[in-house]
Amino acid sequence: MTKLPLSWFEGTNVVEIARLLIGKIIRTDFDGKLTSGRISETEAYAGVSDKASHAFGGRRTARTETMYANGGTAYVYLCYGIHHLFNIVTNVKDVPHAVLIRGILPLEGEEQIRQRLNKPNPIPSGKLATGPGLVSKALGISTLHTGILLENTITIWEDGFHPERIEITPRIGIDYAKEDKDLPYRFLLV
DNA sequence: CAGTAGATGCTCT
DNA sequence: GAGCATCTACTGT
Repeated sequence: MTKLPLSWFEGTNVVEIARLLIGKIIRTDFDGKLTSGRISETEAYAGVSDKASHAFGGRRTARTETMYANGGTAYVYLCYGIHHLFNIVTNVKDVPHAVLIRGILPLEGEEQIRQRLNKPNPIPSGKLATGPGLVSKALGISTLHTGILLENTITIWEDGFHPERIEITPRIGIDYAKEDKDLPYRFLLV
C-alpha cells in the first residue's frame, strides 16, 4: 500500500484524475480514530469553463478560494445547511479544478463509521456510504478541514486494486448548469 | 417498495 | 432573500 504523493494531484486532466481515483483508498486519522474506505464514486468539476463548478468564470470568493490552491488540497464546504461535501483540488495553483468524492466502501474502522452514521446494528454490505454528505460523515470530515493538504490526517492510498469496470454518467444535482449538465464527468465502481 | 416534505445554514445577488 | 454538487423520516401502497 502506497500513499499518493501530492504531486499526483497536480495533473492537468481533472476528468482523468476523477476516473483514476475510483478504487483508490481514502483514509482519515482524527484523534487516533482511523477510518478508511475504497472510493466507489467520483465527479469531476472542471474549473472556470464548467458551469457546474463553484469557480465557473473565474469566480473567487472566501468559499471558493480553496479551489485555487495547489493540487492535493482538501476542499470541503457545506451544502443544504447540513451536509459537508469533500472534494480534492487538482491541477496546479490558480487552476480551480476539483474532484467530488460521492461514495466509498468502508474498509478500516467500520465500528467507528457506524457510530458516526448512527447505524448501530448491521452492516448491509456494499453501499454503506454512498452520497457525498455521507462520505464526509462516515470519515469524520467537516468544513473545518477545508484547505488542508492530503498528507497527514486525510490521505489517499493505492493498493493493488484495479477496477474491472467503471460506469460513466452525467453528474447529479446540477441541472442549473445548463449545457454542461450532461457532461460524462461522473464515475462509478460497478 | 415509491414518493414527498422538511430540515438547516452559509454563500452570493 | 433565494438557492443550493443532500439525507432522513415519514407517508402510503
